[in-house]
Amino acid sequence: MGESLSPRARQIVAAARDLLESEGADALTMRRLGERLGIRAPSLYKHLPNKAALEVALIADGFEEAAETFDAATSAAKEPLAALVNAYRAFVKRNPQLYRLMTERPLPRERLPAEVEHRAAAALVRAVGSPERARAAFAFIHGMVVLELNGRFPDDDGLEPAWRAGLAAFANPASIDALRGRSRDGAA
Amino acid sequence: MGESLSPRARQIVAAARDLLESEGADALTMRRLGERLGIRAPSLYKHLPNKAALEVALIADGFEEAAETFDAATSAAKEPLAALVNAYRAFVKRNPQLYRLMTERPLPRERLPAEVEHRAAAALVRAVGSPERARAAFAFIHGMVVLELNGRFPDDDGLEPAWRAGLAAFANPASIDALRGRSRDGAA
DNA sequence: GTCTATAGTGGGATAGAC
DNA sequence: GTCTATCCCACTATAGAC
Repeated sequence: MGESLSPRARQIVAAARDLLESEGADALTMRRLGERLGIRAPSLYKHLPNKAALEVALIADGFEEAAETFDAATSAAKEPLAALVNAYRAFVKRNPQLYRLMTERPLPRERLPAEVEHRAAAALVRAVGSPERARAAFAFIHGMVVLELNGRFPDDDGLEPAWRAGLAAFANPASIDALRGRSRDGAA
Repeated sequence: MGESLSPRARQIVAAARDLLESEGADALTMRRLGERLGIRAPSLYKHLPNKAALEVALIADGFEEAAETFDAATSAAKEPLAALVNAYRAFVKRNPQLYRLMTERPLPRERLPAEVEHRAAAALVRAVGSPERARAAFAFIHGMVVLELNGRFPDDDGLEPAWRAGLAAFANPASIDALRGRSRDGAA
């Protein structure tokens, strides 16, 4: 993945990420990217074959970072789902435009490093216990962050209660008991 | 809303919707739209001030239709939440690109008919009983449909179980309200 | 590795004739 | 209400010199 890029290409991808986050997806053009780097747009093509490759690199980096932070947040957590949600929200808050890029279109899976998507999802499956519950929980989490990102919850006051409601709904029984301060032993 | 548009403008918006759904957002250009109607692009500006107005009209129509179908589906339903989810999924399946247009960016609320957004959301609030539960359920539903739309659930086999898991989670007040009002590090 | 020059495409929008 | 002609913009990408 990113390791297959030259050092100069890595610099370009880093600049692209800055540009993306600071000015949005529409501003991510080869001209503007060249500007940021103090070179002309055509020079970029000596380091990256085309713009699609640049976007793939951004997406791949995003998944790798997400997977790492999710793993780190949940590995030793007493409440893995809550910890994951915190890490997830933090990632989106740090990288809102990148998150959009990662999720708004079908993934170019064949051009991404193998397993990068699966690794990012693994922490969630671990946290909720089963793939179908993970899918449902993922939908809730993704829905919450994109709706917030898109200003679909005008009154931010209602946000935290909604997160609590969803967390409680998707926590497995043992987790609910843990949150209540009960023993897990009796959980089915 | 749409009623403030001339009949010809209404025809244009209808053609735009066809174009949007059949070829995607990138194909929705004034030139291509003119093609569909058998006229030149500049002629469109006699009926609509600019492209943004066209998109606003599309979004407004989408919300009106959604509100109507959601109302119709839930008004006499024994299981309002399940009925709403069915209607919601059907709307997205019929209008995937329009749904994207309606949800992927911050809403130009000041340019939409008043209450149109609220009306579309009202059925869900009725179905789940409280605004915060509605928000959480909305996030789940929206997350599910966009992730499906974006091919994020590669194996479609897992889709229906995920819907069932989510529905069950949000239909069970006990699980949702378990932590209601309680501050959690995982949520707050 | 960067440059200039440029091709090629496509977009939104306006002016003014008919 | 539609046309032609046109402007101005921006983009990706290539060729070839340095």
